[in-house]
Parts: sequence; structure tokens; C-alpha cells
Amino acid sequence: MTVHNGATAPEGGKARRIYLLLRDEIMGGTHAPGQALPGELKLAETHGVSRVTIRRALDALVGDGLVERRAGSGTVVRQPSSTPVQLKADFATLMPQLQRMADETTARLLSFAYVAPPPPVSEALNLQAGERVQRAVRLRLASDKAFSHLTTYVPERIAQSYSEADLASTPLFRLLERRGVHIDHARQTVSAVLATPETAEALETTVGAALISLMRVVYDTDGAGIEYLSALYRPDRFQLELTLNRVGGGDDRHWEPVLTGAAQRAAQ
Amino acid sequence: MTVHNGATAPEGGKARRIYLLLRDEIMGGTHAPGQALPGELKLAETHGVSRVTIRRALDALVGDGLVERRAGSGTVVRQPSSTPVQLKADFATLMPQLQRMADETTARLLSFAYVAPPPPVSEALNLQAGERVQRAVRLRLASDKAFSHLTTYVPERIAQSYSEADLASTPLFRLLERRGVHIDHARQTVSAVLATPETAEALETTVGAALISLMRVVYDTDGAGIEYLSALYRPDRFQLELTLNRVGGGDDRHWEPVLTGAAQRAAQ
DNA sequence: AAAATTTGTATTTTAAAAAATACAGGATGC
DNA sequence: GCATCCTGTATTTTTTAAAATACAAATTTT
Repeated sequence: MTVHNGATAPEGGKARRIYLLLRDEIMGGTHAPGQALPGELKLAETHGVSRVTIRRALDALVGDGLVERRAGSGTVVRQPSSTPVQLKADFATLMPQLQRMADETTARLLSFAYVAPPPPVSEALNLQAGERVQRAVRLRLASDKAFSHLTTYVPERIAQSYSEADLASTPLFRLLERRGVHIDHARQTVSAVLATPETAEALETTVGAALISLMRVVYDTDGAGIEYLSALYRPDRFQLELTLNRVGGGDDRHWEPVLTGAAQRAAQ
Repeated sequence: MTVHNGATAPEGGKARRIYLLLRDEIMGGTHAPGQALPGELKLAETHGVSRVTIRRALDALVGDGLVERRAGSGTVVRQPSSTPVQLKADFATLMPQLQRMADETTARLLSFAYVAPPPPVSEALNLQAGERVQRAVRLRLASDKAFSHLTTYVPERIAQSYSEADLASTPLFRLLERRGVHIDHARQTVSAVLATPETAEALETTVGAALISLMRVVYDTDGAGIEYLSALYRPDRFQLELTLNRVGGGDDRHWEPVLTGAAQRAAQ
């Protein structure tokens, strides 16, 4: 009962589909490390494509370091020693963590300008028609590897209270609070998006790769929007984590997020 | 220097890539409803493809009912007749919410079996070699629309303490606690993945679409793994939210997640 | 040692996707 | 009205992906 498809969506190359499928099966554990995959001929048959196509998919998997091929023997799933997630952030204490990360990672400013806000930004920050925003696009790197692509929007009137240099040395929130802005609360939303040509290039990945998307809006005590942040993360280099404890007894037994004291104290 | 890509991944049709990208941007609000998209020629230029290719991508968007084309005028994003994000879950209080959602949404069991655990499951639950698990794949629907694809793994010895019928009527945790299992804590990880042929079909979306991925492992007081959950969500129908408050004063000023009943469902 | 199976490589053919191009016709603004 | 900017449509050419083969070389099995 698909709602879709008065016109069918372009389906895209078979090699790629099979590559994604096999990758998924390997990462999902359907094919255990050390285990041999079905032979190329067998794969070609079960997927209804030619061996050449299977071959191209496997080539890509080799390129990803997921499998190893041995002539005459077969194709084997590699031990996943290669790709642990580098960075993990606790979702509940995400804000202070991100600030700490600022000390431990490098940032590169990709663009900085005052522009007309995109509609969703304008709406989220409740801007007046014609009001402009400062837009900064940053790339965050850990051990020379990009893992995060950040775009921030701050209303012009607020952004003007500090300089680009201030921003480089001091967290935004410190700057704002010194200027008398009363930060009150923030709303965060996590989603998933595909890498666009721009973000793919910045994050050193391929167009169409899945990225974690985090949207954050910060408000002051009057409920006015102060900052709109759109962050994109490479899932193989960054993940959001949350630990929950089962607390209470009887009918009141429920889950509660763990707020690590360390993270809280480091908060600024 | 990239770890990846000794051989590049097959990129799959350009038309399809652009279709997915534009769809993502429209649903993400980059192009507001009622607003005109850039002209076909402009799009062709910015994406580095021919107009024909852009055209095929747009054809698919029309087929999905996302945009409307008017000869001579332009291509306009349609008013989302029925496409705001349907469900929102507060991340910090996600667990009880999911349980409540179980009452308010429909579930369809796609498969139920006792199988050998995939390596990541075996590792996360710290299973002994040869130990089997109960695997259940469920599809969760709200107003007849699938928004979540769930795969749960429970060690066989634990799973046997309840029946399939029990599971249908009572939350898993209740069942387990009645049976003397002492649930202690859980670890959750959020990431992003691409839809595979199977998940795409189940979630009524296209292969290669971006999905929110949530992995959860539940432990008992001894630190033994009890349940491994892998959940996939359509980002246009489900999102994770978290509200933070800025509390304390002076050097102790920091962020704190809002736990009180901020947990909301849908709204719209 | 021989046979069978598997990956590696190359060539040719076929099919599909993308590009390049041209022009018709609706919509809009001056 | 007229210029301009847009989508609609059609044709041709180029490029790319996939398929169909064939055979060599490495490995395992018998």
C-alpha cells in the first residue's frame, strides 16, 4: 500500500546495492569475522547479477577493510580491529562535553558571514522578518580526522557583542553571559541525514553516506532564541551514548539517566 | 590518507543520489513548503550533472507527492498534507516512553526464532560459545504508518521464562522482573545508517535512505547482558528530543537534562 | 598427482544511464 | 507586447554499468 511512486524512484547501481547489503550483513554480524563469504559465483547467482558486478561490490568491501580475499581460497571477513568508534559523547551531558571536546580537538572555520536566515532557522529563533544572522560553519577534527560539521546561526544583534577573535578563545556561552544574555534552556533533536556534496567533502566521506544530525536551539529566560546549531557527525567516528539506571522500587521503579559527576563539574 | 577506499564504493546512479538528497532537504526543512526550488538548470549546475538527471530526480519527488511542478513557473515544495514528524521521544526518558508507546501504537511481528547470535550481539551480551538467542523482529506503526523497525535478542535461557503471548500483553521488563531477573542498567547508543533492501521495504521507504539507529543493551545487577535491541527509525516520522536547563550559578553554572514529564508524544 | 573450486584478469558485447542539444510553450515582470 | 525565466519534450551522442565469456593462477580436496 505504498503511498509512493507515481513515478518510480531511480534505483541506482546494482553493484552499490550489493555492496551496501553485504556491508550491512558483515557489520550486523550475519557473516562472522574469520568466516568465508559465499563464493563470487554463488553470490552472483543468489543476487541475480553477473560475477563482475559482485566483484565490484567486493572490491569496495576490500577497500573498506571489511574483507580479505585470497586467490583460490575465498573471501573472508576481517577481524574488526580496524574501525572502533573514536569518540563517544554522553547525550545527557552533551553540552559540557562538547565544550570539553573543544579543548581536545581541532576546529577549522570553513565560513563566517552575516546572511539572511534559512526559514527553519528564522522560525526556530523566532526572528523578525528581515532580521539577519551570523552564520559560522566549522569542522571539528580529532587526530587530524574530521568527525563533525557544525553550522551555527546567531541573531546579528547578539553576535555583534563579540568578535570573531573572542569566539576563538572563549566559549560562546561565556561571552554571552558576560554580555548580560541570560541563557535558560536548550532543545536538542537527533535525526539522521544523507551526506550532501559539501558535507561529504568536509567530512571526508561519500555523498549519500548516513550522518547523525543534531539540531540544537538555545533560549534565554524570555524564551527568545539565541543560537541555532546544526551538527553533522560521522557515525563511524562519533556516537551519542546514554547510560540509564533502573531505580526505585515497586510501582515507582523506573529508568533514570546517569549524570556523570565528572562531566557535570567540567561544565561551564 | 583516508583509511577507506583502496577501491571506491560504487556510487550508484546520480539521479537517485540527487533524489535522495533533495528529499532529505525538503523533509529537513531546508526548502520550506510553498517555497520554490532552484530552477532545474541551477540545480544541474550546483550538482554537476545534466538537466535530464535533475529532471529524473524531480520526477520521483513529484511521484512521492513532495513537490509540484508548474510549467513556466517553477517547482514548488508542497504543503505537507500529512508529513510533520509524527512522533517525538525524549531521549532522557526514552525507556518508559517506548513502553507507553507500545500501548498507543501497533506492532507487527515480522519474525520470531531462536538462532545463533551474530557476533556483536554475542559480544555485547557476553554470551558463552554456542549459546543461542531468541530473535524477534518487530515493526511498529502509528496510524498505520511504519516508523520503527526493531530487532531484539534475548538469551535463550531467559527468553524461555515467558511465552510469545506473554510478550504481546506485557512489557518485557515486567515479565523479567517477575521472574526474578534484576534489571540494573542499560547502555544506549544512537547512530545513523542507510536503509537496506529489507529495512527499506518494512519501513516503506527506499534503499539508501538515512535512518536513525538506536542500539540498547540491558544488564542485570551482575552485569550480565539481558537484552540487545537494535532499533531503526524513519527520521521523518520519529525523532529523539532532549531539553536541557541551564542551572546553578557562578562557576557551577551548567546544563542539566529535564526529566520531568517533558516526555511528550506526537502533539500534531 | 589430479580434480575441483576459488579468485585474478582480460576481452567483447549489450544495455542503461547520463550528457549535450535544440526547441516548444507556460508564467512572470517590465 | 516583449524579453526573460521557467518547465515540457524530443533527439542524438557519449559515457558508464552490466553481462557474457574465456582462461590463467592460487588453493583445497580427493
